[in-house]
Amino acid sequence: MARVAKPEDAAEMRKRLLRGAYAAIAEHGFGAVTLQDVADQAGVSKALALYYFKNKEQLLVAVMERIDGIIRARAAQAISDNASEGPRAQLLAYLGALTQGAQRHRDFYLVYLDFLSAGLRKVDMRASTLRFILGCETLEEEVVARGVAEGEFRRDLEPGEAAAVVRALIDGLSIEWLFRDDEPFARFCERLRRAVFGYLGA
Amino acid sequence: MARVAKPEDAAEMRKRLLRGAYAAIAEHGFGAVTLQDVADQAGVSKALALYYFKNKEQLLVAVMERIDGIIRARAAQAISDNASEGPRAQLLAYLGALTQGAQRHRDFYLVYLDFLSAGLRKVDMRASTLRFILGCETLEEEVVARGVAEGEFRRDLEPGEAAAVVRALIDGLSIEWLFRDDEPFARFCERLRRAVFGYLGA
DNA sequence: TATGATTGTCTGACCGGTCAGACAATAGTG
DNA sequence: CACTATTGTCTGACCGGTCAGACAATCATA
Repeated sequence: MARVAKPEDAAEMRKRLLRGAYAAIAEHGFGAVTLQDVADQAGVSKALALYYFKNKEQLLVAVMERIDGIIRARAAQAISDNASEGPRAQLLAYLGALTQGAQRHRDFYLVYLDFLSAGLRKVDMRASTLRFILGCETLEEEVVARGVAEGEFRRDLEPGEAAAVVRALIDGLSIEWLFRDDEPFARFCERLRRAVFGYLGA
Repeated sequence: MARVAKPEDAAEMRKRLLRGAYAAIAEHGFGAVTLQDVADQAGVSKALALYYFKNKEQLLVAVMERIDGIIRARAAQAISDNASEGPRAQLLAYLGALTQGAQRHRDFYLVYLDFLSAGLRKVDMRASTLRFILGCETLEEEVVARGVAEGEFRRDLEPGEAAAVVRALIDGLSIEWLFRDDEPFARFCERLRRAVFGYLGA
């Protein structure tokens, strides 16, 4: 690989490697991904990945942390942007933020699924995966609590528990969708909305 | 490893290897499991695994197929056993059959999660994983349809869609539970039941 | 002894990680 | 400005180790 004309700074290179790793994981899976795959995706030598990251595991952890940062910030933004529109609109915007685009959503869940599996076995992975899950639930709880308080959702809901259910619906239906090649992305989004609002009794 | 006193017949040995593979996957993860792990768990030499299965991948596929066979049969049994008790009891028994015992359920979802991931990438895995998912949904649809027809569940539910939601709840909440070391298994089961029946409006 | 089951051993492929050094940019010096 | 030293970035070659699978020898039984 020819050296890039203008050397990018360190932060830029790290990002490029993380994006490469993300793509490589989506393609080969967490367990099967190799440093060479990452390097190829990033258009860079394998040794460089280890120049920027202590080892393979640290690189992969950093991928999850990056995903977490990006997605959760976007989701939180969607919620606060719609604060004046009421909890129903907030939840809708939140779901929209999480399911942004067919290809993106597909890749995300391919990678996320692997991180779930890895987080249950490798201690280092656990922390960052858990942070994403709990972070999302916190956001969901906030909206659900408001919806319940304002009488837009079922009164008998306990916000913490309901948030976990919303999370389960998102994860569960996303996984199922990954297996349905035939179903258009838009229809999946509809089903997800119906399931969530159906559960919340909205 | 000492040879077993009485040589078991082929079917028995296959089962033993499959059980070993199941345990090994639960421990190390699908991507990281080695033939040696499987052999160790089965108390047998590595070469024997390749004597009974064409290669590693075939062995792993067979694991998923075995799981599918066992679990789905048990779930179907639970449903038919409670046919006279009505759809609510059937669904309860079905959920009970799927979540049978903390350790078993935990191991199952550890393995299942990996098969989901593998099924999305390897063609050979896809078929057997998909069979399990769709098979479960068929069972769920049957019960939901009856519940809707008899007015025990919400009238506006479309059974096929609702079955997918029930499946999503089981998967999603199970995954979350795996991450909560503190939550007792019984409480998870309660939450699952509340979520499912809450959604169905029962 | 003949046959199928089981094992130990070997090998080629691959992977993570190291390392010496190449190259470009920058800083310092006269 | 011209020249050199220094630093940070990046690579190809390589090493130790692991794994899937092949294979021939051994064992148990009929």
